[in-house]
Amino acid sequence: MVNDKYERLKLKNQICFPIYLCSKEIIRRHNQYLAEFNLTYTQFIVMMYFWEKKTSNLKDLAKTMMIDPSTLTPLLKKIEKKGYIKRVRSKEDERNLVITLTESGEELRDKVLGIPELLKNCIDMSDEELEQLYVLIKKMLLNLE
Amino acid sequence: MVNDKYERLKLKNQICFPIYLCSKEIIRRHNQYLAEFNLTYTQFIVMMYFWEKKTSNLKDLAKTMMIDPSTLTPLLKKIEKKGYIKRVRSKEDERNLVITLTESGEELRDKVLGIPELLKNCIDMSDEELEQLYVLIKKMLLNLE
DNA sequence: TGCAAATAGTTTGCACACAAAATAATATTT
DNA sequence: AAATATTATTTTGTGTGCAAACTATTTGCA
Repeated sequence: MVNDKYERLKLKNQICFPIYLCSKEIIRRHNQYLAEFNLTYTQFIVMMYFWEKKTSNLKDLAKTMMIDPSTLTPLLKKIEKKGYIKRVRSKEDERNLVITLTESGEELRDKVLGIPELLKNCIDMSDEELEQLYVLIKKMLLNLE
Repeated sequence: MVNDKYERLKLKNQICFPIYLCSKEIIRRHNQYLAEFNLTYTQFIVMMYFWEKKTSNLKDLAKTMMIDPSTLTPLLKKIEKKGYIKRVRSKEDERNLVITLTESGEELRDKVLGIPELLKNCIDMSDEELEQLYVLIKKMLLNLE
């Protein structure tokens, strides 16, 4: 039944479905490994951003990370409560929220250093395969946004 | 600074991050297209399952779709409320929840027939690229579970 | 037979995720 | 300068998503 008009609606023909599943598994695995540090996957990647950037504002963070500001507001408050960042309104323009990495946040970096390695071991694919996948996913992402 | 000990923690070196973003965009796009049918992406893929299977139980559905039963319980109730499925306890073994596609659920299939096409146009990649991506993502998924 | 173990679903609690509306501050227009 | 528009963030509402605890039913074995 190759010419079944419903062919395209079948799960096995969906490219989106396994990507969605893969993402969920990635998050689940990360959350398992991050539990001992009292972090979630989303909090973890936001911390990655600040480990590289030290200081930013919500708008830039939201844009770079492609996370909705309304998702970030409560998430950043949680991270702040843990002491890893500071949230302060900008003096020049009080609409802007300036977010800064704290000493404690800096220190966290060393503690979670091994996480990407752990995930890489789970994924268990060659560097070449990962590179191919990276290129293709990036292309799809670029087209989707 | 290639030998920076933090190299692996950088966002640009994460394979997981773009997959997570891609999945979110896929869901967001689907939700846009599905809004007029009063469906969400998760509800949509669950319906795909029933369009192929007609009848199943929660356990098999959860396993095939890799969605937690505790996520499915309220989700199925919502779909039932829309009239697309029926939820009934099995007579033989009352622990089992038998879920069946309704007439109305069957009819929905024709209405959303165009959705995968819409997504494919967004994604805008060659069949060869999609096939490569499919193989790689499936491999990663297999290793992750 | 009778009760512990296993099984299938549901509930609870917490954490995203985003659209839409609301709020607050700044910039622009008249 | 006041009214209006724009910008940045927050709040609200709804919908996943999963771990852990709970409930009900059935199975298995002593």
